Amino acid sequence: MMKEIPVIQVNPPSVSFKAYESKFKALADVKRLQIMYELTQRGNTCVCDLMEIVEMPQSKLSYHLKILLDAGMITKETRGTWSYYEINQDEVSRILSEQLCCIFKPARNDGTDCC
Amino acid sequence: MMKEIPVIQVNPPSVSFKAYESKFKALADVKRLQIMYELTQRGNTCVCDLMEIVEMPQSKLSYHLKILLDAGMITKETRGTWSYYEINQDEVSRILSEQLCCIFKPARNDGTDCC
DNA sequence: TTACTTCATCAACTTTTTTTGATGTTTCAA
DNA sequence: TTGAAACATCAAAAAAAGTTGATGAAGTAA
Repeated sequence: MMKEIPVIQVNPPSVSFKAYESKFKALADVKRLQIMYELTQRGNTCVCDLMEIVEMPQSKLSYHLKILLDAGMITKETRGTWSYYEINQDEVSRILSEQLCCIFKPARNDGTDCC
Repeated sequence: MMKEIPVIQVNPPSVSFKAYESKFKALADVKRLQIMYELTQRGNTCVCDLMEIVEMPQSKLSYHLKILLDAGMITKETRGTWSYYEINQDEVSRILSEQLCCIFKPARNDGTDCC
């Protein structure tokens, strides 16, 4: 059997995949996807509320929030002793398909789903 | 300081995040992103050629190809003793943004980039 | 048949990620 | 002040993922 030898000469990728690796790593965990989903549904949420919602011990939740924060998938705002986290809609849209974005997109006021 | 207590009652997500976890895991590695990129540029490519392109020992490459295959990001076709792998464009489009899809989209015939 | 090529898989090992409970920091209220 | 609440961070342990070299299966060609 003969083998077709490829003759194409490709250029190195113009983007660094390293940056995407950390973003996909952040998304590569059901717990973190759930956190993102809940933040989307509830909007600005503090850690203590999130703890009850996702049923996670505080230090564990903090660990996962940091990973999402460092990857730029969520944002953080401190008010007093409380930390409020929120979805970074822009970043999510930059990475994920419309269809998937939809899962991490705030519900409409009229209660209908966005897709 | 008073704390705002959330009163929203959310429904459980209608999608299982488990399936997305494995897809994002597959994408969460520079080596695998490079493999996907090369497969996009070259189209159908056999393992022995890919080995040279990505400069990886055979067993290591096989390991990473399997992860991408299991996640549905690429497809496989066996001809004789050769295995040819290809990007699964549909799945990539289903997951990634237009902008990112672009990186994993075959170049146009006229040589211009797609974005 | 025999020898060779391609590629998948395996087991042992290394590295990275995640979990856990404890401790530290900051803020606020009594 | 003192005490308590919210949260980040740490170090040790556990779990998961990746690497390596060897072996095995399946096809091909002599």
